[in-house]
Amino acid sequence: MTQNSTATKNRKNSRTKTRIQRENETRILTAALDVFSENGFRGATLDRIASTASMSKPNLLYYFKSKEEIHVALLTDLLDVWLAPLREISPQGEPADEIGSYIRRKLESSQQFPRESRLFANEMLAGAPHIGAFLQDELKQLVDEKAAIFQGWIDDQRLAPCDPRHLLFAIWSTTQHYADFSVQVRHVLGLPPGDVSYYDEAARMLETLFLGQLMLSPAGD
Amino acid sequence: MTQNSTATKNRKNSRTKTRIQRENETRILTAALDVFSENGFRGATLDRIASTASMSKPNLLYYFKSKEEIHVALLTDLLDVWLAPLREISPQGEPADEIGSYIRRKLESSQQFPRESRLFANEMLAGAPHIGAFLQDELKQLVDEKAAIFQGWIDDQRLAPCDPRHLLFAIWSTTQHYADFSVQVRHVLGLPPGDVSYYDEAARMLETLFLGQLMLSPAGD
DNA sequence: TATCATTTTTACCGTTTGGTCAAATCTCTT
DNA sequence: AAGAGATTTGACCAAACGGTAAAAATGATA
Repeated sequence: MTQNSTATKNRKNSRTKTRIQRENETRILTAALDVFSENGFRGATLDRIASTASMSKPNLLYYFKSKEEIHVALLTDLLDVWLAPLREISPQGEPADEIGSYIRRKLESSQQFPRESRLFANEMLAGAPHIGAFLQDELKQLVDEKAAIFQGWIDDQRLAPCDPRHLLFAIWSTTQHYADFSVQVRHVLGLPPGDVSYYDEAARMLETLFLGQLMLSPAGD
Repeated sequence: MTQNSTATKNRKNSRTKTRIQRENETRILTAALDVFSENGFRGATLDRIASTASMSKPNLLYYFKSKEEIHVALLTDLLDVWLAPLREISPQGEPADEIGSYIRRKLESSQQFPRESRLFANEMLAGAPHIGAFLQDELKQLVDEKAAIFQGWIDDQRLAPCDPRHLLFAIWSTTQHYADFSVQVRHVLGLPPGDVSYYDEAARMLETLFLGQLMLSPAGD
């Protein structure tokens, strides 16, 4: 047998990936995102993921060793997406600009990645069994950092006195709500299943809420 | 056989319930709430519910015909709890009072019934397969009604111009977040598992957000 | 205490689940 | 076209799943 040019043969655990490998892995992850985000980890089945991916179950397990491995792969990708908008908040800008654009980024993220948002929500509801460490470490650290920025603005009287972490919670919940509870939003607004036209109005609402003033004094301004 | 005093013998489908019957039904529903609210409908199993209720599976199925029947029973109870705070909003009061106390009621409901909140959230994430009709009918109607009240306040310039339905979404999401994402909240705040001491600060935050003014003008007031 | 309805248990059933294995097929390179 | 590695398939497995049937145990009542 002639020596292969690279150290190891082109195995799956090697760095180089086949065209088919890349294609099928993304097909599987896409299908798994659909299934996990709707039913959670325990509610999802490999059969369902396989059939959604138009693939036999053993074939699916050729690319991922277990159900858990698929889930971990999805969560890992997810966390980057989740953190990205938060990272961009800068102490240099005006509070209204920084918070305003953070809200816009989060809302855009909800619109663009609703299944990822629901995957995250499912993980939370289940008690974060797979990403508890991430929440305690990376997320907490980043939140502490950004909360300090908010606190600086509060000290400078450019932001109302409030707990910065809870301000972040409010931003997370309101923006993610449009992805996680989209069924409810659509039903209440009387929109058909695929319709996501409510995002414009949502953006206006959140701008009024976070940047403007919701309550008007009864005596007029 | 002597005629029984009441029309039918004291069967399960009769109106009168045994002591044991009442006890066991509540035991089952309590256990089921724990399991369904963590794992959703598909992720929950009868075995798990039965063992949580310290009861054999066939015994459990003696009281509820199927997994679905338990779920329906829970959802039915839930919807009353969910709607109650909304019903109380009155067109007579001041906007700040009405909205303020609505937020307080919702937040209290989150604190008091976190599992119910998560049950609801799980149902939403799954696409509301069991309560879609409720959302379209009862909820939509009630929201339309309350949105009209808000719109009246906006017309009177007592409330900033905004879409009343989206204002409700914002209230729902921020208040329910503390129940649904309590794991994340606790991890970020560095609190131990059972601790729910963050509700006080949450109430203050939401008051500032919805009733006060978050952004302060740089030039001073 | 005898009686009868209610409650609980034991032993199941068919299906679905996550996962394995070896054989068969395909794809790429030479 | 042939060989080697990559991919796919079908047959299978043990455990968990939702649910059933009938017998055994318990409880209430007369």
